Amino acid sequence: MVKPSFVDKDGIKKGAWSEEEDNKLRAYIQRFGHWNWRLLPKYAGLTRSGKSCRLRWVNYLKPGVKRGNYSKVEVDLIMELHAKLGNKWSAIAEKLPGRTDNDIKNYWHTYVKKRNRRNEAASAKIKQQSCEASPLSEILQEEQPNQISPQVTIQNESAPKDVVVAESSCLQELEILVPSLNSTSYVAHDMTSWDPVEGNFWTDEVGVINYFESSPELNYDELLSLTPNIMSPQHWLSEYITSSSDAVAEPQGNSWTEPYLAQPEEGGLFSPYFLYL
DNA sequence: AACTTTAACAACCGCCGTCGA
DNA sequence: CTCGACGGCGGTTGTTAAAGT
Repeated sequence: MVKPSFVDKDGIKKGAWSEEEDNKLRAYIQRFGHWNWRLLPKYAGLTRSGKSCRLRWVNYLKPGVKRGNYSKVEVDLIMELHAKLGNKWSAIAEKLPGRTDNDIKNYWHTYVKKRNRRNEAASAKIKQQSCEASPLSEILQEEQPNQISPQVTIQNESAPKDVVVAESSCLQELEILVPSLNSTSYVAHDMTSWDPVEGNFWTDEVGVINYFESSPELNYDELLSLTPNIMSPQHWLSEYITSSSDAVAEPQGNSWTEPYLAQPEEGGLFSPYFLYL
C-alpha cells in the first residue's frame, strides 16, 4: 500500500522502505540514537533523506507504535479531542499512547470521508423528497419568526440581547421546512432578525457546534434545564429520515444519527441562538 | 470472474518555529 | 538583528487491499 521505491535525481531513495533499510535504521538508532536526522542516513548506511528516516522511525519503527484497529475508547477520545483542539494531530496523539499524529490524521480523514459521503447521500435523499416545496425565501416570509413562541426570556446584564430559545413545538414546523432546504440555512439571533449561514449545514463536519457558539450569555446546564426538548438539527433530521417510509435510515450507532446537543468544553458556555431552517 | 469503488495507510511536500552562529 | 539549519507539523498524494456490483 505504499509508493514503490525509486531514486530521485539527487540520488536520494524515496518511496517504500525495504526490510533491509528498516533494519539498518532501527539498528542504528537503537545503538546511537538520533542525534542529527540530516546526517543520520549517511552514518546508518542509508541513501534516504533525514526527513524520510525520521518519519519512518517515528511512525513505523519506533518501539511501542500501534497501527490500525482503533478501540472504541480511542475513537471516542479522538472525536472529543478533535472537537476541542481541531487539527492539532500531535496534541491529540499525545493523549493516545502508542498512536502517532500521522496515524490519527489518516484515521480521521478516512472517518470524515465516510461521514461526508453518508451526509451527502442523506441530503440527496431529502432533496429528492422535496416534492412541491416552496423556495426557502418564500417560506421564511410566510413563517414569520414571531410564530415561534419564546419559551424563556432571560435578562442578563452581560447579554447583548434577550435570551430567546424556541419551544419544542416549533420543531414540528421544521418538518415542513426541511424538504425545501438547499444549501442555505438561517440563524435567528432573536425574534426579529435572520442571518443566512454560509456553507452546507448538513455536510459541515462541525455541524451544530458552529451555530451554538460559545459566548458568555448562557451556560450549557442552564440551556438544558430551560429547553429539555431542544434537539440538534442533525438529530431532528435523523428522526425525520428514519420516520419516512422509503427513506434510507442511517445505521445505528454512528455519530451522525445519535442524538446530541452540541456540548461545549467543560465549563464552556452556549450562546442562546436558535437555529431555524 | 471482471471491473469499480472505497478504505487504509505509508510517505512526500511545504511551511513554520526554534535555535545557534 | 539576521540568516540558515534543523526538527516538527499538517496537508496531501499515491498505491494497494478489500469490498461491492
